[in-house]
Amino acid sequence: MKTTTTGTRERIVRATSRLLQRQGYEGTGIKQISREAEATLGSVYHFFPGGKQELAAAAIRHGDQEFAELLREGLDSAADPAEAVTACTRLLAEALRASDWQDGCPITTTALETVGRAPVIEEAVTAAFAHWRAVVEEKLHGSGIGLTDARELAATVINTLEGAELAAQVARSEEPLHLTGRHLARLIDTYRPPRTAPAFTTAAPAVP
Amino acid sequence: MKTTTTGTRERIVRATSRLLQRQGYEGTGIKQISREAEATLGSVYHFFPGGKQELAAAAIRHGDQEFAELLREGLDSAADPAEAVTACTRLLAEALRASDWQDGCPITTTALETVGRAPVIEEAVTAAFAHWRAVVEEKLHGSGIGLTDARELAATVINTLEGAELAAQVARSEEPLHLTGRHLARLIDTYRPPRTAPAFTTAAPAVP
DNA sequence: TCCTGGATAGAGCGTTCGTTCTAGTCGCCT
DNA sequence: AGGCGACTAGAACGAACGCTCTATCCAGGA
Repeated sequence: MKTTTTGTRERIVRATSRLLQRQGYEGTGIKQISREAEATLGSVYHFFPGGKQELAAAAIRHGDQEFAELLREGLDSAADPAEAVTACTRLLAEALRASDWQDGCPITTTALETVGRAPVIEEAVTAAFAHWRAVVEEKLHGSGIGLTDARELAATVINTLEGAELAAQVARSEEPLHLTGRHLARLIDTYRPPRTAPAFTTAAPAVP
Repeated sequence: MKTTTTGTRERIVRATSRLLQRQGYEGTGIKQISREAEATLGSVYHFFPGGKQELAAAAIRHGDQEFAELLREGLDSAADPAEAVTACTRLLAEALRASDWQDGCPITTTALETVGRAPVIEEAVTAAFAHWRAVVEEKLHGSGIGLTDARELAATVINTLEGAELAAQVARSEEPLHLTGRHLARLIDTYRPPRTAPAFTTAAPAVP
C-alpha cells in the first residue's frame, strides 16, 4: 500500500514542480500534470483534494528542498565563504545551460503569479525563501562573519541569485550568473576579518 | 482621427501593462483587458492583429519606459553613485508599498512565463533589460568608475533590484529593498577612486 | 470467502479562453 | 452627395480550463 501510494503521489508532485518551473502556475493545467505524471485525474484529486492550489503548494515545497540541496552542495565545496557562493553560481549556471535555459528557479514564476491571491501557495513560498536564507546564513556565520552581517548578506545572496538566474535565462547565457558570483564574492570579502581582506582589483580601462 | 486612435490604443496598452504586472501573462485574458481599457474586443484586435503576444510585447515596451523613468529619477537625485542607487531602492520600496505590494517589476512575471516560447515578447524583454542596464551604466561611468566596471556593476544592480523586489513583494515589506540598497552601495564603493574610499563598518556583534 | 476502503479511471459539468467574423458607425476627402 | 477607410461593436466558434462524480479495481483483515 505504501509503495504504490507514495509512488503515485511523488510522481504527481515531481511533475507539477517541473511544469510550474517551466510554464508557471496559470500556464500549467491539471490535466497536463496528470498526463505527465502518468496518473489519472481521479488520483490527482484523491491525493490533493484542495485542487490546484494545494498541488502547487506541495510542488513549491518540493522545489524548496531541491534548490536547498543545490545550495548546500555549492556551499560545502569550499571553506571560504566567497568561493562557496561563486560555486553556487557555477552550479546554477551549469544546470541552467544543461536544461537549454529552461529550468530557472523552481518557484519564482509561480510565486510572482500568485503573490497576494493564493495564501496556501504564498506560505510555501515564504518558507522556501526563509529556508534558503538560513542555509546561506549558516555558512557565512560559520566562516567568521558576525551574526547580523551574515543574516543580511544571506538575504542579499539569495535575492541576487534570483535576479541573476532570471537574467541568465532571458539572455540564454551563463555570464550573468558568473558575474554575480564575482560581485557577491567581492561584497562578502568586505565583511571578512580585516587582516585577511584582499586588495581589490579594478578592471583595466578599455584601450581604444 | 489621430486623437481617438492613439487614445484607445494607449488605453489598451496601459491596461495590459498593469494587468500583466499584477497577474502575469497567462493569468490575464484579452476580454479582461478590453473591459479594463473600456475598449471593445474589435478595437483590441484592430490595433493588435498579432493577438495576445503582440499586445503583451507592446505592454512590455511600455513597462520598459516606465521603469527606466523611475530609475533615472532615482539616479539623478544624488551625485554619488552609491547614494543614487539607494535612492532607486527607496523609490521602488515606496511604490511597492503604495500599491499594497501588488506592483512589482512590470515585466518580470511575463518574462518568466514566456521565456523560450514567445519570441516577440522575449525580444521586448531583452531590450528592456538592456535599456535599464545602460541607464545605470551611464550613471556609474559618469561618476568616475571605469567603463568595464561600470557595465558589469550595472548588470548586477539591475539583477539585484529584480531579486529584491520579488523578495519585498513576497514578504510584504520594504526591508529587502532597503537592505539591497545598502549592500549595492557598499559594493559600488569598492570600485571608487581609491583616495575617496570610506572605511567599512561592520554590524556590532549581537550581545547575548 | 467476503468485505472494505484506499486508489484508479475517465466521462461530463459549466465556464472561460483566444480568436474570427460580420455588421454598423463615424469623420474626412473628392 | 457620396463613398471610403478607420474604428467600434459584440455574437459565435472550438478548445481547454478546474473540478465533480460515479464506477471499478484490488490488496489485506475478519
